[in-house]
Amino acid sequence: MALADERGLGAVSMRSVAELVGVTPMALYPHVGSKAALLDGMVGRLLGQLVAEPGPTAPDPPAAPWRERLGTLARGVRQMAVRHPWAAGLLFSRPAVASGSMRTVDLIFAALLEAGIPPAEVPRLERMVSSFILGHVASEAGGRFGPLTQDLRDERYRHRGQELPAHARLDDVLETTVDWDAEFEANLDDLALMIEAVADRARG
Amino acid sequence: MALADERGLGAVSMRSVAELVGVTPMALYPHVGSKAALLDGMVGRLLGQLVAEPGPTAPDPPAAPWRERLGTLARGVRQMAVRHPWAAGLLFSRPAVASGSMRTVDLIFAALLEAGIPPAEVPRLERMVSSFILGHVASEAGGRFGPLTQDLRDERYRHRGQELPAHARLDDVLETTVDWDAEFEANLDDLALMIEAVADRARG
DNA sequence: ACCTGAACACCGTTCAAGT
DNA sequence: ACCTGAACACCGTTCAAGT
Repeated sequence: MALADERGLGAVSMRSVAELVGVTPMALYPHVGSKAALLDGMVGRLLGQLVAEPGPTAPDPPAAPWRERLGTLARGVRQMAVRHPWAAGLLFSRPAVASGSMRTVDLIFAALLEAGIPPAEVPRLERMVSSFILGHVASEAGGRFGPLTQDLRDERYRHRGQELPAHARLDDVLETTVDWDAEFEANLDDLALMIEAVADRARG
Repeated sequence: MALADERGLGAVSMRSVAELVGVTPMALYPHVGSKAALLDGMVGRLLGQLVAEPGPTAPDPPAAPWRERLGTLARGVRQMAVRHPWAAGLLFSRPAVASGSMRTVDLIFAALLEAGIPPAEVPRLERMVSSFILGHVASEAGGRFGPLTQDLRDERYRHRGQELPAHARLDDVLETTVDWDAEFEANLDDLALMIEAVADRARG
């Protein structure tokens, strides 16, 4: 994990890890099984830290309102991706039902139940909420949300009229710089809005 | 792309591509620049197909209601990930403002404007909507949504009481099998619900 | 029980040389 | 202008051998 944090996931090889540990590459195999298992273990450890208490992102007391608890968890995931950008992409290939993820899933389940989502809809909404959080966080960590280079800005401006009609209607708005912390908070607000709307629909 | 579809992204190497083309690996470099540029080109081509007309996922006429157009686009992205699972993960590391993505972004912009989202909030909501769609689609393609092996089912059942209290309240619901097509449609419905709620809030 | 060394079948990319 | 061949510095993993 130190290797991935400092030099990127590409710098993590059985050979580099072995050197760091002071051992021959093949000595790792009885311990970690394979490189895939090593990466799996890294993600698992991170997920464990996420819901561990005490820790950098200790969960709110269970008594806190569901909106608060969901926010704290989401911020924890985002912080994890900031500190360990290599992890964001790996999370999509790790079953959400795996050991390390179950606690996280349970926290979202509890929040949704408290919000008034009918049990039958809770698993689907958990997947929806977690997909959004991971999608946002992977977009930030992976670079999907930026940067807008001058070349791309020029290209956008050229095609504004015909091929990008909606862009043309947003000319000034698209020039403002984005506060990503504020955007994440606003998204969490709207996610809560959706959860409430789904709960209302269920109440009839 | 044929190589990635048939044997996975791992089978795509400069050497394997060169062999397929009937040329030496080094002969590719003047044409594609580097392997990173090759992967970038693959994603760009896919995004181009997504909004091309005519094509496998031709967009609705601009006259169709925004909810319809958003659904068609989202289904197109999902279908793309089904046909080309290797692409899902790559999309997070490709700037959403890159050439190939701009048309897709514009379609979402237009839908949100028509839904009544105030211009100042449209870019943020576009990122939110696309993050959810990509997050969902990458979860399906990457394997995050399954499978629940017997081992994991057992472990979940063991920890049900204390560590996973919300799981315990969902015992029966968690045993039902999921229709992923229906789930995606339900998620799109709830996404539209959120968009309407945000528009309503803006209307005061 | 745990580790080493050599080997196999791969990578992306450079460089100089060919036609 | 376009391609080849050899080489460099890497990979994950196997196998047999050591202590």
